[in-house]
Parts: sequence; C-alpha cells; structure tokens
Amino acid sequence: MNRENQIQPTIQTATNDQGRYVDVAVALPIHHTFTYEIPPHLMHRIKIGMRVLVPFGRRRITGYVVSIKQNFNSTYKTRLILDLLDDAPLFPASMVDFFTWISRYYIHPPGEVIKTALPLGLDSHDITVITPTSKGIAALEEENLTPAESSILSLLIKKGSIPAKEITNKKTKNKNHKIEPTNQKTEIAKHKTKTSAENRVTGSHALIKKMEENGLVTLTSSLKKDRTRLKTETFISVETLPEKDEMSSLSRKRQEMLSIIKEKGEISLGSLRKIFPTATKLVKYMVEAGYVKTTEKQVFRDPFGDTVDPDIPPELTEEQAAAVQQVKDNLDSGFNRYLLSGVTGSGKTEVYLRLVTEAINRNMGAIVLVPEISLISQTERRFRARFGNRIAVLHSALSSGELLDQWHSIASGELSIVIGARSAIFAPVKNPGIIIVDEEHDSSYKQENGLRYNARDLAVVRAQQHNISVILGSATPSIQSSFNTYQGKFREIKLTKRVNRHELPEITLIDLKKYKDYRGREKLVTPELTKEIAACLARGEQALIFLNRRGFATFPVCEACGEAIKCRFCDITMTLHRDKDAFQCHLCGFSSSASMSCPHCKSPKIKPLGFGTEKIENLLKGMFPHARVARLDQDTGSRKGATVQILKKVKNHTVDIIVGTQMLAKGHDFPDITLVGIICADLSLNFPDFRAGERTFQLLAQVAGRAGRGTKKGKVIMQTYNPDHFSIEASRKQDFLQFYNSEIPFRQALSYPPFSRIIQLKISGCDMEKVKKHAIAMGEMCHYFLNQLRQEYKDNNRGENLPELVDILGPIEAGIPKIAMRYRWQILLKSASAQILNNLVRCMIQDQKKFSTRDVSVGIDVDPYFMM
DNA sequence: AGCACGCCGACT
DNA sequence: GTCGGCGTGCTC
Repeated sequence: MNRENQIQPTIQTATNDQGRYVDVAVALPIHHTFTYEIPPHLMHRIKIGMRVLVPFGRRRITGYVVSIKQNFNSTYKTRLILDLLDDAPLFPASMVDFFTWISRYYIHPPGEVIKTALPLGLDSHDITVITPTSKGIAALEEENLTPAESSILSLLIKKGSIPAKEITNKKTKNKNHKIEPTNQKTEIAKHKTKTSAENRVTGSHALIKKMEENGLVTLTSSLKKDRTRLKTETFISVETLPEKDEMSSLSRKRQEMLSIIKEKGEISLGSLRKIFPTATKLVKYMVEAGYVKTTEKQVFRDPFGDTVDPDIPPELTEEQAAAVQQVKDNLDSGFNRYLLSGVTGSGKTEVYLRLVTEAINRNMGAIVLVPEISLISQTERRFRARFGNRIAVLHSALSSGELLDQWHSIASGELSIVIGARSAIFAPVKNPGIIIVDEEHDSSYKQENGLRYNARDLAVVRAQQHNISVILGSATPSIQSSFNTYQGKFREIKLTKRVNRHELPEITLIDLKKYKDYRGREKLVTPELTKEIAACLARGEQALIFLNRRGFATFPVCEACGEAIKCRFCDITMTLHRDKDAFQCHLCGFSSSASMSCPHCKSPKIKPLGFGTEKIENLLKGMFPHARVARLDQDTGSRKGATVQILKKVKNHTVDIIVGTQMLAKGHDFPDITLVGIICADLSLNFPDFRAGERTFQLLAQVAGRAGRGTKKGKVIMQTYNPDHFSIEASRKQDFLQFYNSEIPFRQALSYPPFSRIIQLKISGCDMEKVKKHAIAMGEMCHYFLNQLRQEYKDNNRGENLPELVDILGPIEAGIPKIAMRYRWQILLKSASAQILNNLVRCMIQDQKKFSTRDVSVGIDVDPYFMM
C-alpha cells in the first residue's frame, strides 16, 4: 500500500441516496471506517447520523452511519447491521464533512471524533459477564479449588455476576486522578485504598477461561446499554369526576388531590408528590377507580434555575449599528470572517444578539460560543432574555439527560439557535446562518484531553463548510486572530466607545520591588493599595482584589531541612489550604493533613511560604475589620450553590471586598465595583511558554475591565515586579496594538505561532525509564520519517529539496515531569507548513503499536496551548 | 479498544 | 514437559 493513499480522507464522501450499504465509524481508535450491509427490515429507515449496532470481530459495538451507498466492491465480505439505535439522526449529513476534517487535522480516529461531539453516554457495546454455575458453587464448598479460583467464585456468589473486566484489570487505573480537584475527602479515601494492601480480587484471562472450561463459571456477552434516556414524566389529568356523594366518601387527601388536578388540568406526578408524599399510591388507586388518567410525556427541563425576564432591545450606538450593518450586508455572500474587537463595555453582546436575529429572519440557525465558566454567564443570560425558549443552552451544568433533550431538539430542527461552551461547536444545527465566538482568546476553547480541539478554530472551519459568516469577538484578541486580520484573512470591526460613554478605568502600576525589604502584609498589600481600598470603602463602594492563585500558602517548606512539601503523585509543591486544614495538590487533587510532619526529616515545623487568595482574604479581614470580606475561587465554590451565593452577595452589595481568582473576572457584571486591586501581575508571566506574555496581557486587561462597569468611574491598582515589561505596560494602557507590536517581533524571531505551526507529542506513562526510552525512540522516529518525506519530495520534484523545514525539538522531559504518577516527556514539531507537520505525524501513527504501547501512551496535540 | 494467535521463560 | 507472560495483527 502506498502512503499517499493512506493520507487521504478517512471517511468516504457522504451521500444521502438510499442504498444497500453504509459506512460506519466505530468509536474505537481505528483510523478508518467500516462498510456494512443493511438488512431488509432496516432498508429505508437508516439515515446518516444515526447510530447502529454492528458486529465487530466477535463482539457488538456502536457505530455511527457516515454514508449510505448503493454499490461497492471489495475483497472482504460485508456483515449485516444488527440493529438501529436511533429513530432520528443525531447529526445532519452535512456535518460528516466537518467530522472528516477534524479527524484529519487533529489526527484522531473518526469514530472517536463523533463520540466526542455527541452527548455523553450514547455508546452501547458488549461486555463479557461472568456468572457462577451450580457446579462452581458446589466446588467452592468442597474446597478443592486454588485460592485464586475460590476468591473469584466467592466474589461472584456475593454479587451474582460481574463484568469480566473487573477481575482481569489488575492494574488499578488512576481514573480518580482528575486534573480538576474533586471532593477532597473521597480523594483521600481513594488514595488510601490504593496504597493499602490490595484486597481486590484479580485473575488473568486464562484463569477465567480455564474456569469456564471446567464448568465453574459461564461467560456471556451482554450489551451495555447507553446510560442516557430521554426523560419522560407521568402526567395526570381528570378522566371522570366522581359524583358528589361519591366524592364525600373519599378521604380528605383524595378530595384535595382531585381538586388540584382539576384546577391545573394536567399535573406531573413529580409536582404532585411534592404536595402529597404518597401521591404515587393515591394516583394508582384513582386511576383504577377511573377518576383520573395518566399519560407519559417527554419533558424539557429548563437548565436555568432562575426565571429570566425578557428584555427589550436597546437602541444601538452608532458604532454598534455600523458593525451590525457591515456583517448583515454580507450575510448572504458566503464565507466571511470578522474579528470584532471592542473595548470592555462597548456592547459586543448586543451586536451578537442583532446578528443572530438576522439569521433567524433568514430562516437560518446560529451557533454562539462562550467561554466555559462554572456558572451560566451574563452573555448566556442575555441570549435567554432576548430569545426565550427559542434557544438551546448547552452548558456543563446540564445533566446528561437534559443535554440529550436539548440535543434532540436541535437535531430535529425544533431549536436552531445554540449558545454554549466549547462543545457547542458540534451542535447538530442543520442550517446555521452565522457562527459567533465570544472572547475568542479564551483558553477554555481548547480541549486538553482526548480529541484536543480548539472550538474557536473549528468555528471558522464549520463556517467555511456551511459557506456562512463567522465572528470572533474579544476585547483582547489573540495574537493569532489579530495576525489573521493584518494578513487580510479576517475583516476587523472595531468598537472603540463604551455604550454608557464612561471612561475606561485609570490603571496605576505599583512597583513591588520597592517593598522587597518589607516584611509581612505590606509586601502583599502595599500602602498604595491599602489607601485605595480604604477610600473605596469610605465611599461605600466595592473593591475586587484579584490573585491568580488559590490557597493559603503555595510554597510550604520544612523549616528543618528546607525541602518543599511535594505531592506524592506529582512533581509540584502542595498548597496549604487553611480552611480545609490540609495540603492540597492542585494537579491531581491529592491532599494530606495540614498537621503532617516533613516527609524527609519528620520535623513537625513547616513554614507556609508563598501566598494565595486565602491568605489575602485573611490579611484584608485583619486590615479592614469592619468591612465584609468574601472570597471566590474553586475552593469556595465547591459546595453546591456556594458560588451563586457569593456572586449574589457581590451583586447585592452585601460584601465590600471580594477576593478571588479568574472565576471572578469571567462572565459576570458587578456594577458597584469601582476598585480593582491586582496583588501580583507577574504570576503568569514567568511561565516557560511562548504565550506567557499574551496570557498575562489578556488576563490583566480582563481583570482591569471589571472596574467601573456601572455609573461610577473605576480605578485599578496593579502591583508588579516588572512594571517595565511590555505585557504589563500595555495592559496598563489597555493598548492592545502596543502589546501586539511588541509581541510579534519576538514570535517571528523564534518562529513561533502565528509564524509557524506546532504539533506536540505528549509521551507519558507510569514507568520513568520506559517513558524516557520511548520518548527517545519517538524522537528517532520523527527524524526517520522526516528524512523519508524529504526523499519522497526530492524524487517527485526533480531533485529539489523540501521547501518547508520541520524543526524537531526534543524529546525533553515535560515542564511538569510528573502528574498523577505519570512521568511525562514531550517532542515539539514546528514547521511553517501545517500540511507537512500533519503528514509527518500521520506517517508515525501508521505504526499504531509502535506509537502508543501498553506502558507508554503518546498523545498528539495539534496547535497546543498549554505546553507544560 | 478488545480479542486471538503465537512465541519464549519459570514452574506444578 | 506446560502454564502464562505479552508482542502483533485484525476487526467491514
């Protein structure tokens, strides 16, 4: 087979023609699709975008139909589709090309791309289940079994039957090692069970097979159904009311219930149960008596807890109107790209709202992407206020059932406006007329596991495929998007004036170097900032204090031996959290008691160096004893509803000083905040990452933008050790152009994006030596295939050398060498040509088994964002 | 991914 | 001698 062919699209072109065969993408790491035959009884029911159950080797798995064809000739025999799993397509046929593009660009198996795109839990497949036989039960009592056999059997008898995987998986995978710290107590418990003596029952494949041969157990294939179902609820309505005398013979409760049902006309069993706890029984009786009847109905749950009042479109400013007009005029002229750069408060959201309205007027849909935040954002709320129930809101707070509800409504065309975070780019809108990405620079558009896609980039791709307009909006555009604008790929639309005509806040830099000899609080909260906070409080206004680091002490060190307190599973120091009385690892969530002694020298004295939001909150409480101080970060928001409570307090002005991380800066409007204090502007600047400057600028500009959003003018105090650094200086002036012009030469000199493309290979595994060895082997493989590509090019181009070079940087140990017990190495591939990079990596994965092995996995990150 | 096949080391 | 480890290859 020649390589040229293998580089071709992995999904064949979709057709809508009814046919005898379908191409199916399976949710497995396989880079091509499979062809199946449609059985007669499913002949005209199967459509592109539906899931089917197919035989695959000796098991059954879920596949996604990506094309239907009448003929095909092959060397292999096709097998028949076993079952159709959907009544309606989960995605329109027009999205197949989109999935194909993603699969090719991100070098990710097509079936897994589709699986990532769809709501979770729609994957059914066979699992092998072990059940004990009567002979097995008897054998256990006779005690003539090996210890391994009897332990397996006794477990089986206790549980009835269990999936074979639970026994054969002897490696306890660290699934609980999530990057997001989860509930602490369970985290500790999980670690404990892992480190304590293994009481888990394990056995090999062969042992279980032998037991089957001996007739001790039986192995059966059982289909693991998808977890998510459409939610239906029972509704009760009046059938025939009892006669008066009959009525009076009923119990009080039943009479009351009947009158409620009669009054409401129809009521769900759930809400009835809230009034009468025993409603289920009562209803059953009354159905039997023929008084009421029940109906099953599909319900749509409202993802909002609160009611959102409809708004009235405000009058547009001149700039806004011009922006809307410009896009509107070209709305029917195909693929147009815009960068909407508008200062904070310039009313970008209103422009989006108008453009979405335009799309609706043209009978088309819209997709609006917003950054992922823990709560519903101000932008989402405004869309809901404007469009009411005509929009689908896809949000992380939705349960999988709610998500599925929304998904079906979109796929059926019932809802055609979608607003949501990253994954909303996959929404099955049939005929979008516009795609909008708000805060396009935001890093939450990049998915950092599995299919590592960037939703902002995909938005542009999808718009191109639908031949429609796409708008990227931001107050602080990414270098990439600005570069595209100067290259003429995007049209820039500027909003320079604030809607309320208020001036931008005044930003003052405080040089922390001059306080370097100070001790204690003044080093963190300088006299200048203290003075401003006091003045702000005296005016009866609110202050927001920002620090991009949570916890109390971020660098605990043993006083006796000087060693830092490190996580047992990761290569970073733990953070002391006073309110939880524990050291916590922010990477894997592991925590240990704050009263522990130094793991190196057993000294009990640990010095809490380094500072986080918790410490600042503490300091401020001491400095301003009469002020109401609150804190908002991932720690305070972990309890359900706590974040909402704190945000409400800020909004209602029942706190005076609010301390927090980015969580505060993203997506919320606080009109009474007039002072923003930034404790240390440099924290993100010292990252060994070419985007450190960009991230710092964006973060600072965003936080500063929180000041003075209401009627009063805002003020920002920015404390920094590097007042002369261009990222900080530019953010002080809120001057994006200055930042861009300073950053661009640096990117060009080192040929970093946007002057090059990068693919990062992330090599990781539990065995330090194996990972290192594999990383070195991967490096050699890169060089080998690069040479091969060079040679091929030379042969095909009359001896000319390949014009675009690929830099192979590494392999080197990752910036964080160990996370959650996995050692990490990386290789950076850099080239001016995305195509050549893509081809190179594609060559490498041909040899799947050499690429990712049992012990060491290699992840492909195309256009990486976090390179640590 | 999962499952079968096939080839080499330490054990009843 | 074999039991059982895991490298390799295939799944329409």
